[in-house]
Amino acid sequence: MTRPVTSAERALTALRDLIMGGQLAPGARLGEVELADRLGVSRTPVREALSRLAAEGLVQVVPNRGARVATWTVAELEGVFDLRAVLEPRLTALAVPNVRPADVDELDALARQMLEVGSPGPGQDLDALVPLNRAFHDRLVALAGHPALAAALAAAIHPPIVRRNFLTYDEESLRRSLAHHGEIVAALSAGDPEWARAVMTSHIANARAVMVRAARLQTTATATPEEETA
Amino acid sequence: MTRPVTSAERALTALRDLIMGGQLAPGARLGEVELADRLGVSRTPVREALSRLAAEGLVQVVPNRGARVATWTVAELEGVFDLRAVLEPRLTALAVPNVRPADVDELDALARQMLEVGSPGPGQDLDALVPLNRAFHDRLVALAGHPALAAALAAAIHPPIVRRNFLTYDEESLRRSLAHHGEIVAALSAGDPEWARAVMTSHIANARAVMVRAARLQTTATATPEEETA
DNA sequence: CCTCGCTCGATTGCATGCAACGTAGGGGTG
DNA sequence: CACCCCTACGTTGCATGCAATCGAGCGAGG
Repeated sequence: MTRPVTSAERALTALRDLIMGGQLAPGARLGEVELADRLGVSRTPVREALSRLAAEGLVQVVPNRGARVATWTVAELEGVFDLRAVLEPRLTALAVPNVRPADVDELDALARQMLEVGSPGPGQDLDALVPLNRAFHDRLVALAGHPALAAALAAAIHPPIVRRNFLTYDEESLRRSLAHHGEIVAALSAGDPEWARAVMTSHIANARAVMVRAARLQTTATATPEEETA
Repeated sequence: MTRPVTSAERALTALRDLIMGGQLAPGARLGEVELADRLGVSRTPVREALSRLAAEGLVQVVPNRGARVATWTVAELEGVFDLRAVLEPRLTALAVPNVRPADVDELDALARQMLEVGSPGPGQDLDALVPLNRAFHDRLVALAGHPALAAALAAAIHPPIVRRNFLTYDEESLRRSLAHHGEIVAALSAGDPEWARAVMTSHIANARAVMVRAARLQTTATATPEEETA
């Protein structure tokens, strides 16, 4: 979207990417000076970024005790997907009347790209899926033209970090997920809100099953969320 | 809840109250030095507060051009109530199994107080309704035990500013609204999630009608959102 | 040996100073 | 007369310094 011009915004997006990308594990300490050095700015923009990330729910800040990457329980994760299961299908249905042919083409291109880099084989690149998936869903959010719903979704989704999604998908679930994207495009193209809603419902349910299973495994595997920074 | 201890938090809540209370009209300019003087702190905590309020959607910040109180259109306001109509009934139903007798008593007390200060007559004090109403709904949110839903709701509700709610209620709608609170308590006490959900749905629909009408009148009355600060 | 209190180091919170950007007004030119 | 540029002011963005707070480690007392 808009290129970050201020240092604070760069720090914000950089930190967000670092967290969403897994370089900063949940529970990891976020020292201001360390981050400032790492990002090549002073503490002020770092503080601002941390503040805003705290508002988004990605980090937890305790006064005089610093910031840590937010953690979440399996129950919270399930709650997030419950919510997505309510909001995203609605949003998708809302998008239908606003979709123009150019939008269909764009979404179709994204879906095809995801199919390309996501399909098993030599060209598989799961890391490339993350931005594509995000672009796809963001596009849908924009097409829905419903700022309040967008804000609610953003607030709900951020915490759980969607990143490990594609790294934890088993082959069958991933294939389903990729197929859903294409089917959503088809429903939009056909102008059928109920179809679109139904596919998105399936899409979220599928993702929910994968994520919850992965979270269960993770929490049982790593007893204590240690101070991993790298 | 937790008393704000840092200057930034005080500035945050002070600014939020100023905006929600109507002292800072939508579109009003928010100069850092002016606010700093007004709140008796330096610009740094003010900047932090503005940043977080921007993340909440209460103010809009444009780099190098300062912050203004966020404005919203009637369509956005309607969107917010659409969303509340989906989320709050669910939330209320979720709260039902978690409600303990003490909670019922507490909510009942709030509902009765609101009835007291809200009923027409010599003791009517509409300004007192705002914190009571907020306490009531916050209590419900807490009882639902669904952090993601709470976050989504908070993100969605903040922008439209609930304040003028009670100042714009006509007598009949206000009576209905106050009655709803009591009925919600009854539904919770009876342990009937469907009842609770239904009442909350009505509650939001009623509020929606009032707010949208008020917003229509307001926007047609004030052509341009002038630089009102007081 | 365990517990409590204290001091020191490290980190955060805030204020202030300086540089950069944006805006408004006036003068000059086409 | 209209338009453009250019200068000056006000404001924001960021860096840095200093005071306050927190936590760890150590020593004394029970």
